[in-house]
Amino acid sequence: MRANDLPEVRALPLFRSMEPENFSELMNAAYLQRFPRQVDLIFEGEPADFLYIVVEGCVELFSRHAARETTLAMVRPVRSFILAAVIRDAVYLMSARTTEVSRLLMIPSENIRAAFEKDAAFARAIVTELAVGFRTMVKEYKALKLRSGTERLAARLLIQNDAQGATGRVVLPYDKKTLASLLGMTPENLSRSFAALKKYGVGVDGNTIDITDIEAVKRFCRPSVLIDVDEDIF
Amino acid sequence: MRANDLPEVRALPLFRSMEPENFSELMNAAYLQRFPRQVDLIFEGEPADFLYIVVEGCVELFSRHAARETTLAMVRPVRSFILAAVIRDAVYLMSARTTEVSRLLMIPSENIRAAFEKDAAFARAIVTELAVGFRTMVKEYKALKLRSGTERLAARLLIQNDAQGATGRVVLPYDKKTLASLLGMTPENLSRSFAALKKYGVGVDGNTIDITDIEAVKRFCRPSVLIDVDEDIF
DNA sequence: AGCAGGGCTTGATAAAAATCAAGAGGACCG
DNA sequence: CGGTCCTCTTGATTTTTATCAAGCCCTGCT
Repeated sequence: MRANDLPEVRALPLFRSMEPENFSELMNAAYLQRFPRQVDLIFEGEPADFLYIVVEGCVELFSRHAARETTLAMVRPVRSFILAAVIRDAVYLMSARTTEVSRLLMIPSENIRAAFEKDAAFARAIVTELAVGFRTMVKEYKALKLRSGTERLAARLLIQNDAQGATGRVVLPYDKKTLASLLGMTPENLSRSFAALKKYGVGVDGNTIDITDIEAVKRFCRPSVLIDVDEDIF
Repeated sequence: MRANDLPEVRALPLFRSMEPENFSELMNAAYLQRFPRQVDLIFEGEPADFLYIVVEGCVELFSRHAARETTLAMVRPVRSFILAAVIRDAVYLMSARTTEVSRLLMIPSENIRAAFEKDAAFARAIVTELAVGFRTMVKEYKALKLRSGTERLAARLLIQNDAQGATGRVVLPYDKKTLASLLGMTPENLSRSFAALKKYGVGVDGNTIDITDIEAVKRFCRPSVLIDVDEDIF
């Protein structure tokens, strides 16, 4: 199953400025595939054969080590993942699995690297994507080293609030177990962190969170453009 | 003070494949400067005006947030740092200071970006550098989320051992306070972690560490090519 | 309806890490 | 030489986080 006409993919910062014929060529080599939920897509340690793009659904990037597991990122449409491994022609550092029924575009690594050599605009876009990805990772790393678990939760709620229209009401985009792993804590401690934020005006009802006193939450976690990831890459 | 003839800089992966005239142009715009130890070079949040290259000495990259501070990386000759900020024309996400008397090459950001547009080989090298930097950050992030403090110390000792000739004797390249911050722990806990590694055959005498039973240490921290950084960059 | 399982919360306890405090040993300096 | 500062270590204590255990509630299924 192939797909030439995916305007959302063409509109991605990564592909937006490519020469039309180069883009077509890439798409002709690509596979558009449907996956059920909870399907393992890649395992860390395997060679990077494809660049993936989430066209529909949701993908969880995670890693395991010595009986421990942690979620590294959630990828939603329309975004690519594991570009760095493809560029380096190296093994994946993260595993990936779908968390919902998903449609994924898979572009063979060799074609990405060939297009990179041929198309200067594409090369520029890749540089931007990698630089943004690097800076995003630095921010996550800083957050983990400089903030407590509860502070990380508070900061993420503020980011989500802005992303969802700054209404003071946030709907969590995935279940709390995943959120806990993403924040680097256990589900039990996520519950306790929510409880601890009650005194700053944070109310929880299932997966909808109400923040009545934004300023109090800000005073608690000190949001910063140097740590908090700007949701929208470019 | 300018410097055209720095063979070590020319030999860097970043500049190695550049057209000679483009490299000369870059170097003509660059400043080679000496700094005493403990000099603040850049502050996170400032616009990225220069790409830095450590020609001699040592630079600590660190970050502060709400009365907390953490070391993010130590940069030794001959390596560049904060490339991503320069490429993005964004603010620095890390602060930097010298930890020894150092000689640094400072290349104005505009010149880097101009050379990137003009020189395809340079563009390729930048892509590689960013991809490697990204993957290194991912590894550090995974280590922090998946390993305990003592395990991170053990893994780092094994890496250092390999880097220093696999003799079983490691000399710490910076003081323990810095090492602790790099590992994401307090100096007190670093001491206790060293004490905890004694039962795996790790002896400490000042800043020289002797590992008598490499296998025991490996069994304890489970080194992995998917976590342990091979090259310290950025 | 009745039951099983999963997601989430809460409490009790244990482990890990940070903080506070004190002191040993070295380097540097007047 | 004595004093001071700094690094590092060790002990005691507190805080933070993880683990273990139990129970609630909702969903899905038979």
